[in-house]
Amino acid sequence: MSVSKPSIHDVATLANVSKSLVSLALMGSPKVGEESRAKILVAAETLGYRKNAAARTLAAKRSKTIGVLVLDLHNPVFAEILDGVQIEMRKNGFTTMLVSGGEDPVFEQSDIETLLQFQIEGLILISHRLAPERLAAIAAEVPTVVVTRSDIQLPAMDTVSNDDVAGTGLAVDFLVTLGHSKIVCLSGGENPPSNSRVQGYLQAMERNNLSESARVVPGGLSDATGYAAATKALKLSPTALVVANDFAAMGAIAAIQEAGLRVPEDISVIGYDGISIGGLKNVNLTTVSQPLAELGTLAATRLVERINNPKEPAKQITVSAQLLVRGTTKEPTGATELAN
Amino acid sequence: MSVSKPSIHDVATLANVSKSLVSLALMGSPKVGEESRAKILVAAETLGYRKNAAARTLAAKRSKTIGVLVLDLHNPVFAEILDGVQIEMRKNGFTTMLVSGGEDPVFEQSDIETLLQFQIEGLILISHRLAPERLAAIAAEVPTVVVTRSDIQLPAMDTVSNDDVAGTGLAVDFLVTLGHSKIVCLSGGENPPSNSRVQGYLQAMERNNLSESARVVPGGLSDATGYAAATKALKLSPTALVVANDFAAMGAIAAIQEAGLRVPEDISVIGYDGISIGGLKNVNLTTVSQPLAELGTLAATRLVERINNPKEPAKQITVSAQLLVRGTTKEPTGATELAN
DNA sequence: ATGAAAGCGCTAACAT
DNA sequence: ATGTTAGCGCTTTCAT
Repeated sequence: MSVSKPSIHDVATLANVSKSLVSLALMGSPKVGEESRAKILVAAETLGYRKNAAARTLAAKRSKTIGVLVLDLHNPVFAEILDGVQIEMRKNGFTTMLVSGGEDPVFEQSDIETLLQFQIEGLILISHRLAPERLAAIAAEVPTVVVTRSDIQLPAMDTVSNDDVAGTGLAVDFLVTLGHSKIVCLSGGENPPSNSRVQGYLQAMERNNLSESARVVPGGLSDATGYAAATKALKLSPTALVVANDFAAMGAIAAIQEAGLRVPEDISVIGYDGISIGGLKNVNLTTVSQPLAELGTLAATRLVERINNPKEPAKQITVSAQLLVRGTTKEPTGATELAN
Repeated sequence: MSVSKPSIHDVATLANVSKSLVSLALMGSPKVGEESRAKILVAAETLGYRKNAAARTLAAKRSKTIGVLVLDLHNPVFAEILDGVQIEMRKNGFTTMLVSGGEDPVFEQSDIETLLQFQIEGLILISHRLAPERLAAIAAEVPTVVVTRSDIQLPAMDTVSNDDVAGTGLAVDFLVTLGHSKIVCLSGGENPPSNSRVQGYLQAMERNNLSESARVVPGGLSDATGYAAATKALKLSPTALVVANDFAAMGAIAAIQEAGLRVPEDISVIGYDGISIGGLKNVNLTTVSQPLAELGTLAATRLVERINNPKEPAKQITVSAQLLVRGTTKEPTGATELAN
């Protein structure tokens, strides 16, 4: 009687067969006799046998594991994407190893290093702040797909993201349809997706012949920065606000209400992301909704393809966002003068 | 020239030393000569050598890895706890393997199985829905610490949580101090932490001689359920609401405002958790704040202790929550009649 | 300070 | 259908 955990060898002994047969049986190979299979399964069960993943990885020279790096787990956007990834990976028989860098960007690099040491077969980056050359180096080592950022495109790296330019365009077009023209954009700060959203706003204003009245107020991606930006934006007497993301939009709404105005009667507000978490159902925010779980599923599917066929060239996958019209948008009620 | 990744053997050859010396050098052993160490480091660097974690785990018979199971990554409470865990584990030289069960409770069990296959040396459960007998079985296999739930206590399992009873008491006491007596509790549904919070409410009402006017309205942990519960609670004409968590409190505030009442002028609201995420800074919610990251740090520290000393008996660690007085509480303004 | 050798638990040819 | 053998890349005695 051994103190340590039972190995495949113990199972073989108890079942009176060879190690390799046990291995085959446990992998579900069809070339194992019914009788032996039964014996082996019983033996494994009675011993409380459990596969040793480290040994399997070493012997099989593949880990059946992929790594995921999430920049910020606090952001529900990323959590939802992750859901999609996990579900799809499970379907494909892969284990997902998740690490979240957190505060310090230095960890981001060392976390990837750790994943690589674990012999991951593929890597999914859900929002990152890696330099292009680092990305290139990583993608050269392991099939990599980046979710949420399409600004850096490398020949060996797949990309899955929503079309921020088109998405923001949807918001502007809708507001114009409602009759708005004093539409102000609250930016999300200096990061690639936010830049694209501003870009989408500007393009949409232009194609609606509203270039003249286009105004971008610098903001951020939290409700606090949204609040601050909206406060400034109010001086421009807008009838509608197109905001960088849902959190900032919530902040903007708070600022508007605090100024004694109503949403949407006095000012319409549109967010971006379509997060579904506590604090939003009652705000009932009109937003440009990204198919978040789908982004995750697509990334996972794509990664599995790349793992199974490494030669295949990388793809840039774009999914379209959808305007979710809810309670924070309405026709403008004339009145307000353009102070500018 | 080999196509596959360089192994310790390749490094040894290039550095003109033995495999074992390379191993020692890479582990930072002091009994490696300066000269050799330098040669080895250079060789490793030029080859782009990276340790194979699977091989290390197998040979060393320990993985230097711990597993974390998080029930719901969408909940910022858990994300914050996780931060604490990761930071502390990194300090101790452990890799953290994170899995999040997600929707289906069946996965919860299989995810733990996966972690165990990876030879984790310890397990942290951040909110789970495992039956006591399953927990016992797991704790028997690997040092385990449960965060956030103290209802199930097992001799072999550590527990780290905040004192929900005392925390809710803080909220009630504060309201009483302000002069409130019509204090209604919105419960968080049927789960251990929520039950404790209701318990804390009832006890505090009793010690303040308010048992008579104690009222618990069944609710939930999302803003939608908080909204619904608050709507019902308004019929009791309360001057203050003690709510199960921050999300539900936000929903409650929305319901109050929609009913034409103001927070805190007409009704005070206190949440629980102290989440710091987008949508809260403007609500400026008075809340009972748990030291979330600290819960994670404590859990990690405790787990490392248990790993290093498996014989040590399990502990039940409780940290106290803190009342964070912000903008949603105020003295009652007389007026409102108790309809009940 | 360094090397030789054994072996961790498994998979994967290759027999039979 | 089943057994034999040879490693996977590393750590770890044990010599030297």
